[in-house]
Amino acid sequence: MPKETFFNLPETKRTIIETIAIDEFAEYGFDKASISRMTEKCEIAKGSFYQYFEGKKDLFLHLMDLVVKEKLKFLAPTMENPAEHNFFELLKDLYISGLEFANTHPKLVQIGNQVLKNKDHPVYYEAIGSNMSKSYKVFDSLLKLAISRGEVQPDIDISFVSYIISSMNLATVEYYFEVVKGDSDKVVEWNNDMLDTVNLFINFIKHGISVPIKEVVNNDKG
Amino acid sequence: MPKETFFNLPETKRTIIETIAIDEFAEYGFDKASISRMTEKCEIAKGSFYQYFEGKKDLFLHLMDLVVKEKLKFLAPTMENPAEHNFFELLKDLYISGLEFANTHPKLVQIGNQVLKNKDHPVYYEAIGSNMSKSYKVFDSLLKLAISRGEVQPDIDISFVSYIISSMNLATVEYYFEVVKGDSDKVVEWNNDMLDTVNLFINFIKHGISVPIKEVVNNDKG
DNA sequence: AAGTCATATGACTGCATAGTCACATTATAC
DNA sequence: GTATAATGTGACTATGCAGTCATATGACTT
Repeated sequence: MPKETFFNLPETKRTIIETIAIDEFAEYGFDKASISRMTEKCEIAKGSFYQYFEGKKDLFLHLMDLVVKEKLKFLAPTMENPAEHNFFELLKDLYISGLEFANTHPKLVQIGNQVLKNKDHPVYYEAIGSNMSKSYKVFDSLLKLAISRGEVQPDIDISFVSYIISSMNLATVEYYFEVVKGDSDKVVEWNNDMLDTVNLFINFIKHGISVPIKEVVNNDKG
Repeated sequence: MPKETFFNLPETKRTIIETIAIDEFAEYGFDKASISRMTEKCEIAKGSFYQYFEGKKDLFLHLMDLVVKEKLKFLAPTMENPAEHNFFELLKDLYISGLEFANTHPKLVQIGNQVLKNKDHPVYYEAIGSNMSKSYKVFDSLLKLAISRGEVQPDIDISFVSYIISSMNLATVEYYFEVVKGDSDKVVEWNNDMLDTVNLFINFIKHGISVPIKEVVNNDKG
């Protein structure tokens, strides 16, 4: 946790520090990010930094808090009453909000993924433990509900599907930015390409890719 | 590329260096891995290292070569005549060999994934460019074949499915080690849990999770 | 044995960083 | 206006690293 001094700062100064820190971590990654370079960019003294934070990790975890808070803003409307909608509609909304979040805050996503993807890194468990984690548990109950409604096959392995669905959320974002959009830096508005991407994933999750074996079809004209 | 001097080394010494380097990268990651520490562990002089390699990146890319070579050994039997088998059987074999590889060479997989997962890292493109890359292109033609055989739905987005199938290969390995096996360090023989894991993924890819909408079924007793 | 080439060595230079601390500056209280 | 607390400062220390180079050692040749 940042020290009290940091939270006593005028909001503008705090925001400058956070913004520059986000840039630094996005550009260099956690390991190569440098406190010295950051304080120079911020035009604050090295010593001041240590008045605000315990060290690099402390700062980074604070940024992760921001990521989660911001992400929740995007997620909130979707998750307000999850039981009211069809499971796949809910999933679609979820992926859409993930994509919208990534589109408006690409750097936050970038530093978030640094952690999310690097289970071997020492910071991983601290970041996950204090923040994210167990997002897959939400899916557990949603899946059970969906099964009882006849929307999802009853014989699936629920924890496996929860896992898949979580990881597909990231995959959607990645696929859009790397394949569809092409990872250029220009920011674009929400568009149909994004919706198409989400639909690709949802359809895949729904139906897979094999040709269904038809049940005994009795077509009188046959 | 390592210098000639390195390849002139007696094989035992070369292997020691490679093994210790793999340990170093697996433990600390690329950024934090230290040449000084490695040379100490190897009991070779710092100067000697620079007789063998241009620097850290050179060494790392050499290790990536080893990863790819070793992985190909596991893949080769499966890919010998890919057109002879049903698409999903081939895919299953592919995932199985991926899992077998990860099981016998966990550290190689670890350092391989460091790169594969970090598209932002400066080393990424060099490692990909010289080595892996375009594995998804193999799937393109296989998928077309599978469609023509009526094994796969004809209206899929081929490049999308190639992408998914590639990323599911990694996901299978991750799921097995993190969820099924529990990521303990003990090495185990090939077992049924691994096969079950692969089957979970293959079934998911085949059928998705939604309850199929039945075609007009005319069951006389209905 | 002398000469030549390949390899080994580790002290040394130079650089970037983390983190500290005695002191300066500003805000707040009385 | 003076005292006290909070915050700002940047030179300084200590650490660790990459990469070099003059020199030593060994191996092979004639």
